Amino acid sequence: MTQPSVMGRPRDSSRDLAILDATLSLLTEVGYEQLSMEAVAGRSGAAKTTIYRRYRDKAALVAAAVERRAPAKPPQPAGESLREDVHSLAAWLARSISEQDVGLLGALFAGMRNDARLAQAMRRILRRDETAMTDGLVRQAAERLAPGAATLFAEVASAVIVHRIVVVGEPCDAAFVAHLVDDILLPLLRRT
Amino acid sequence: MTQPSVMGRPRDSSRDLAILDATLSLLTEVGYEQLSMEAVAGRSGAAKTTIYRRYRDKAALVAAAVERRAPAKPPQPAGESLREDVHSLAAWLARSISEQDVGLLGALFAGMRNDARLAQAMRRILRRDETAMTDGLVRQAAERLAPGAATLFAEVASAVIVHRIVVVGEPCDAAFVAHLVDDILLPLLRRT
Amino acid sequence: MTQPSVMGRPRDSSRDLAILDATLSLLTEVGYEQLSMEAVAGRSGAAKTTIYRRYRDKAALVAAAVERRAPAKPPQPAGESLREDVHSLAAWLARSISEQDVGLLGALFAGMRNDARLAQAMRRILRRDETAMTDGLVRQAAERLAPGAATLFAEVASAVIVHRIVVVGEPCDAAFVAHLVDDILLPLLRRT
Amino acid sequence: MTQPSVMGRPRDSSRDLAILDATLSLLTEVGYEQLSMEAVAGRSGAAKTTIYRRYRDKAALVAAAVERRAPAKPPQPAGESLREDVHSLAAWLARSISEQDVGLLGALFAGMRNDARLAQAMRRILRRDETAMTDGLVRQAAERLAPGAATLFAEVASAVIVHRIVVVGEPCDAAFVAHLVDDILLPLLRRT
DNA sequence: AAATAACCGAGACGGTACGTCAAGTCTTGAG
DNA sequence: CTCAAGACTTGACGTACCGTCTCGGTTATTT
Repeated sequence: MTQPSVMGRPRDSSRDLAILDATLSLLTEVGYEQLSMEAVAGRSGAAKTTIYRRYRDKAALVAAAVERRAPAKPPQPAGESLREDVHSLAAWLARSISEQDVGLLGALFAGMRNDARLAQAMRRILRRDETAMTDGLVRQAAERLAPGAATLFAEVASAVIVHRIVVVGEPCDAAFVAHLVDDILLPLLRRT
Repeated sequence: MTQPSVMGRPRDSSRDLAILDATLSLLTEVGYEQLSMEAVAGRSGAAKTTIYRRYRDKAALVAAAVERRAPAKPPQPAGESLREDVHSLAAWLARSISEQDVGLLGALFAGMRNDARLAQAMRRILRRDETAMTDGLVRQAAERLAPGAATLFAEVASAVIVHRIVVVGEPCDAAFVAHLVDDILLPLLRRT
Repeated sequence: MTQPSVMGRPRDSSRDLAILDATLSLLTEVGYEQLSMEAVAGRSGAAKTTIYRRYRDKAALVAAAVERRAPAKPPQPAGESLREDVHSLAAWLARSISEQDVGLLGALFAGMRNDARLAQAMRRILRRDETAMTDGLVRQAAERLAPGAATLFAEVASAVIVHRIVVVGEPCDAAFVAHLVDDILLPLLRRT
Repeated sequence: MTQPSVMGRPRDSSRDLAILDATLSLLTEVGYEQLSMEAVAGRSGAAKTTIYRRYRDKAALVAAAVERRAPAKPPQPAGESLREDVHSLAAWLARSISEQDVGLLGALFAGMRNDARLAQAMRRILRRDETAMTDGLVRQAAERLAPGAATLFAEVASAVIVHRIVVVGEPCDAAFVAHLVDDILLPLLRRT
């Protein structure tokens, strides 16, 4: 008398890894729209059935693949100066968003209409970094910041970075990060 | 003895309108990914051939449809106070971006990899509003603004608005616009 | 450890029947040129992909459909008289060729250039009847026939019948069969 | 007071030639089915309109193209011997039918269902040679022939030749013509 | 000398069908 | 119950021709 869920052959967890790895690499290579389940099956060596047993459809698969990425802890602020702390955070955030590629953001947009759950999931992922990030900043330099500064940082920094990548279409290089920190973030955070 | 380029039956411009109208309405209704050429043909009453004669593929069609939208002139600043000018501009921008629906933004994201021309076109469109907008602001209140304030406004305002709609997933209501103006834009613009 | 060739879901043989039946009936109704794969798919209830998985193109499909027809055994000669035997064979052949409709013969002609395999298949079919037929005739009345009479019968009889149907464009009625037997076949076969 | 048909610019007869020439050459090259009106227009340098003004559709065009061929008078029988006369006629007929290519016969088959007039026209063409041919034979050797021999010759000879080309799929070489004459035609014609 | 009328090239137009691709479901045989 | 393999329905893709329809412009005849 066992639970029905442990009957039969257990799922092969190596299949999970193979599937998500294949999904992530294909996502980076060809983007969301051009990503085909058949290609994922081919590259991962899994049958389409095996994929669909785990994920309801393409959107769910992509959401899971993105979610699985290493959480990429934000750097702890060294505390030497506010500018340095903000700069290292902004640089980390820019790198982190850039890496997860446009195709991934496309998934968010494309999937929002059809699958509110996917949209929710991807929003959670995109914002997870922000909340994790602001904690450290606040603990380190609470007295030097305006009230609500942490929230503002999360809101403005990622907004401007995403805008830079997607709308402007240029990379977040060192000059841009400096501009972001000196012209936008610090002026906002310092004020009372 | 005429140029060969003016020979043959000229294109029926009413077809252009019908096709682009159908494209825009379908784009709003079902989004970029679910938009099918067959549906555009059906709704516009044009044959698929007629569409493909004009646009190489779906990306090109969507780019053209979006480009055709009325430029939507920004409001001229009344000049009563800096806050009111900035607020009216921000409200107009929020409304303007919200209206052109997520499916349209999705087109930008999803199409960027496959069609650099689409990406370019949509970037141009998203930014056209910005540049048109800042001129009035600068002329009206140049002495009250920090140098480079107009550029900063365009960059930060639309970034935060897009972020709000897409990533946060909540509407740009009056409270949000007020927050945007008072907590972000004015502090940035006012500094010397 | 099984052969890779027996893996996967086997083809549904009921689909084969449905497809070939639909093809044959449409072939009879509208002819080869007007026969569309879409119509075959519709009538057979099979998806177009299912048809294309089995047959490379229209020519191959038609070849298979024609090949599948029941072999239609020729009547055994009763042996009462040479004339009666030849007459019953000729009548059977005329009926057999007439039934398989002009569209089918058109497939042979029209498809020959594009698909040598189709041509081969249809030739085999048109001639299969002939060879099967002559055996009985020879066994029954070998001593009364000229040498090589069986081959001659097959060659001339079907040639004249096909010519009658296609070039002359008139039916192979009783009078024509009598003419064929009395004026052409018997004079040729009887000679020593 | 003139007929309305002579008003306006008269048709350019050089267009007729160009169109029919292009049709015939394409017919030989690619066959009836693969023959496209667009290709005829391209090769002939005529506009599609110009073709459709003259011929209702593809079938009518092909019929006209075939009809235009030089009638190719059959050789007058030299009268030296019946065998030689029959042989020269059969050889000429075989050559004549072979030349007008399979695609042309395909046109007959394919067009019959859709256009009875085309079928009629092509039958007339295929049989024109026969009737023209038998006259000479009869005048030359009437007393040596069975009654109705000329008709029989026309019927059987072209039937066996067409059958050879289309169904058997082998060329009408010298050996075949000899076989046709000695084993089939002469035995039939000589008998009373 | 105009006006008229049919012609011609070019090519856009609404269609129909093509053959291909991918999505998501279903069916086998083996583990 | 899982897995790999692969057949299945569905639906859209982008292409090729079909036969029709403007266009601008060219001959001829008719007024």
